[in-house]
Amino acid sequence: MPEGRTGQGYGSESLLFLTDEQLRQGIEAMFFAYRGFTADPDRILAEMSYGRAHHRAIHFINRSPGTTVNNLLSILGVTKQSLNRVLRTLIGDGLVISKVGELDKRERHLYLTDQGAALEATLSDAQRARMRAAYKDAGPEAVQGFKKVLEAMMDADMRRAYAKLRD
Amino acid sequence: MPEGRTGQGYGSESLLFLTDEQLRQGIEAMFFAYRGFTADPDRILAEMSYGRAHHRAIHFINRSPGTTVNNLLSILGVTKQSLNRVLRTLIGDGLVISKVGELDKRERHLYLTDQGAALEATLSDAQRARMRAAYKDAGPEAVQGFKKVLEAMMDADMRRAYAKLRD
DNA sequence: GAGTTTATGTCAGTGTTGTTGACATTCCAA
DNA sequence: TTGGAATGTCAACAACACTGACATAAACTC
Repeated sequence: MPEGRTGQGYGSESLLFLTDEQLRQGIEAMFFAYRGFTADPDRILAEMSYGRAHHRAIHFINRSPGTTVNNLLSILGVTKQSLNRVLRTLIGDGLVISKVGELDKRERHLYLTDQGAALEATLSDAQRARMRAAYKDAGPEAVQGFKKVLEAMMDADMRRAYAKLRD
Repeated sequence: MPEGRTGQGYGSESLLFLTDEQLRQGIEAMFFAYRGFTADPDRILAEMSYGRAHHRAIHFINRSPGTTVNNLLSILGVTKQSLNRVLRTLIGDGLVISKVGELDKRERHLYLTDQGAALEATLSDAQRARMRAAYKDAGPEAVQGFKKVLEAMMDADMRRAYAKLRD
């Protein structure tokens, strides 16, 4: 069983010795912060009986218009059946359209409709506002550290997906 | 509708102007990182047909032995019915014990059994290992920024709960 | 002491979101 | 051209959140 140092007196300037206490604080910060991170979109979505899964689909379709279902699948990390249920309601409600691929007719390319783009804007405005406030509160020098740790926390395949989206 | 700057050329050293692109990167980093954050415990829990809800309960009972149900409720931010379902299985499986309060007999004080503590150790060892690796990767100077932004992202009540746990 | 509030637990029902299994369609390669 | 791989859809089920209603016991108030 791995054990960190339990003593005191080590600040973040210590490279090698991270106390269990420091690590635990990071873990709990992550837990509470994620709740805040999703709180605003959750509120908006609840009013229209959508959930987080709808938000995620809308977000990444907006990021990569024309993406295929399979593509979206690998980004979201869920089963195709789970994604399909969400897409079905979004398509049914006229927020997303699905076009059969021209080269490969098995593929479906996904796009937001105007209505879908409007919801996306509402959701991401709320989430950006919170992120902007957090960045301001924490100070601009904190932003790089924040992103660095998060990126280091991802599994390799997520890091790839994350990096790909930055292009 | 709030709109960030869409131009380029502003690094994190710019205090006031955060581009939508910077904010979006933070949002997506948060999304992918949280998956990594929970991946290891999720794997362990799945083998014993427990879920994240069990992990959270075990974690915070370990942090504050003897905490009451109500206390736990406000930290976890779920309904009592939802928490009760989880606690019932944990108590039934002998991982948690519930003691009637001495001062106030309405209250139930929660403790981990040896078996519960063993599972908690397994789960938090895995999660700490990932956090330690992420901190090392990102560099020690990143840790403060990471925690600062996360804390700033919390709602006020979560920030209180988080701060309280640090005592 | 009667009535109210607090803390906890339970039952029933519902919704979102994940899962697996089965299946249809399309493409491609042997 | 036939069989397998890729892609997507439908159905059923499980986990875990929610609301609402109700029960019990203890504590508090007047």
